[in-house]
Amino acid sequence: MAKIHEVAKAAGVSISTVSYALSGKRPIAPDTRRRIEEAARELDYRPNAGARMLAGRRTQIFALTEPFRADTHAPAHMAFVLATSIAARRYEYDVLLLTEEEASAGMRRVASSGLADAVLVLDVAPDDERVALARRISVPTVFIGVPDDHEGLVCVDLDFEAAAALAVDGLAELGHRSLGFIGHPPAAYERSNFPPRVRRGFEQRADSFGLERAVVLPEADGPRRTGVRQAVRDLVEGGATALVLHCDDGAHAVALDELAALDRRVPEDVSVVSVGATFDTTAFVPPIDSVPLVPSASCELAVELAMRLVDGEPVEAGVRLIAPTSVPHGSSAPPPPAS
Amino acid sequence: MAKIHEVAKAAGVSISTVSYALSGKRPIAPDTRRRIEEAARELDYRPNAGARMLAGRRTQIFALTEPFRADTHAPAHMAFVLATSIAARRYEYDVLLLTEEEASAGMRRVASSGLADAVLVLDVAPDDERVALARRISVPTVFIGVPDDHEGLVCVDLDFEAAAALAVDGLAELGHRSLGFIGHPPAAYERSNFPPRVRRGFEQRADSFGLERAVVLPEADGPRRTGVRQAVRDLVEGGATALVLHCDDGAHAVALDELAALDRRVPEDVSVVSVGATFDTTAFVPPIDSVPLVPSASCELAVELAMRLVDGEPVEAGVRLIAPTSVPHGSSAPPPPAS
DNA sequence: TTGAAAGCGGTACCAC
DNA sequence: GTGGTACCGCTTTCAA
Repeated sequence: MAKIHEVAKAAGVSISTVSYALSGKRPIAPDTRRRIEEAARELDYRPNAGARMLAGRRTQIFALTEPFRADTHAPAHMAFVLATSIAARRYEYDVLLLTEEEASAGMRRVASSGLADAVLVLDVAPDDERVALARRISVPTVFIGVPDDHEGLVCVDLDFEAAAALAVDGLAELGHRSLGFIGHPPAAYERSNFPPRVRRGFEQRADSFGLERAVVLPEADGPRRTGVRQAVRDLVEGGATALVLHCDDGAHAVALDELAALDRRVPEDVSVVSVGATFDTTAFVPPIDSVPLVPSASCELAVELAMRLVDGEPVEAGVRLIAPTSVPHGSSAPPPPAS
Repeated sequence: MAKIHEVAKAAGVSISTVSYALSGKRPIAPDTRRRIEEAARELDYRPNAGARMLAGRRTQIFALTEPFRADTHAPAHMAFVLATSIAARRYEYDVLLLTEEEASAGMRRVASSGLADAVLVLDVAPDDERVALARRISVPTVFIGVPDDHEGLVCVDLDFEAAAALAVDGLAELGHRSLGFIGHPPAAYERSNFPPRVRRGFEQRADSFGLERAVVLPEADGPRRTGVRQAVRDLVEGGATALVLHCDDGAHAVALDELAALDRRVPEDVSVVSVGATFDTTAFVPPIDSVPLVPSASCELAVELAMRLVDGEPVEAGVRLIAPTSVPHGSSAPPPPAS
């Protein structure tokens, strides 16, 4: 833990010159700069975090609130935490993790102690209590997800409605006239902000094409996933020639398994498209077409906005929706000729 | 972001009195203390984090290094991150998350900038590069997991060998003479530190009882888990009357499914015991006996040790193994009479 | 029981 | 292009 004055002495310059040379905030003679950098490297010098926060009015820390509730889908959430952390490092920022009840209380604490320069909000609920908090604290806050009441907030998210619509577009173009939708368990539609948006996108686009459609939201009924199996049977027997999936990877696997059990080939008999998946849909047999949710896309934008806010640049409040992309893998095809 | 001097003025005392009253580091007249606390509450005062770090030589932050590799099992890792964060909050500590390559570079950075008072290491590999780092940096470090070379380190972990042995004990007592073991994919035995320990505990205890035993480490072969299914068939047809599982929850579900498909009842025909699970084994049908891995147990101990190190109290290096507990749920019974 | 003031280790303004 | 130094807001010694 070398200190700046040791570096200064080693380089034969003043403290302020070291500070400026290392921060690049004012021009330094090439030779001087070289000596300073060398000394700093030799001593493994890094500015003391506390001192920097105090003097520089910058903590270089983002607080990330992610409730990590017991019932949350771990892999997806972890992907967002990871993506945020990577994006933050690009700006030399570290991430302080606020979990559980601390996701809220911690936000308040971090704000009034000046521990973080900005707050990033993950796993946003429709009626998220962090919305009110964000409005009260003086620390810039960016939501990754869109709460119902987002007046005056800065929000970033995949355009889930467009994503579902995109999936419907592809299937309609292939000639499908009857679509099935398998969603998350019903509870997810209260707890999270995006499942309703996917469902809405599916329904509205299907309606606009005049397609038949059916939606099933199977309960999370234990590892056997009988709900999902039943959903597949019902939809297929109900005449659906294509399935749009917005559910976890386990449900995907089970759905495909059930299709196989019903002796329906993908995509010859039934087309399958996944919407909003954070996992790799090519791992399935067969690989599944996807309109994915890409954590890095949302998180990078969120971090960029946070940085702008920290830098005092003007950022207008509002929802930034990221345009979805369709990634085909061969799991959709024209419907079989009507029998 | 009220400052201490505003609180002092509001309470009609000096700055130092406020500091002492709030930290409790010296006796304060009850009346004075009351006025100070009230003023602090009214102003929503919290000491500035940077100033506190600088003056107090304490950051109140633990760095948590967790590589979060793409191939890691998210739910289990998330459980540890969460448990650590909760344990840390008990001591008024926050958690700074270091992921990916940053798990190593970040450790160095955090150490030499004095951003954290201690480092907690998760997802420990047998030949973890963070071991060497831990020895070089001056910041106290605690491993949650046991690397091969742990000379001089402070490590905390479940006693995985004892956990597996405990499972074997129970089955042996019931009269089982032939046990099957289904483990993680082979790669996990290189990457993580504990799978080999579970396997060793199983084998050694089985041998000490003179039991027949067979170990299968099914590949992670996609969502269909044919490897797991095959493993179950092989073991059961090979004569095993009980299965010890040390694998993810999906593999548990598949194994039970396969037993059902083979028409073997649990526990009448085959007993099943899970070792080292972080998930809820009562969610299966039937509920499965478990010798669980409890994240909070490891993390709380690790945090306690970290606090002792931070406080300068003597902590002797070495591995602390947490004794396993067996939680029966009715999935083991005496083997069926030999046919 | 309380207060004054010297740091903690940087940043950035003001001079030169 | 470089150096001196006044803060940043708190903790803690020293004095009273």
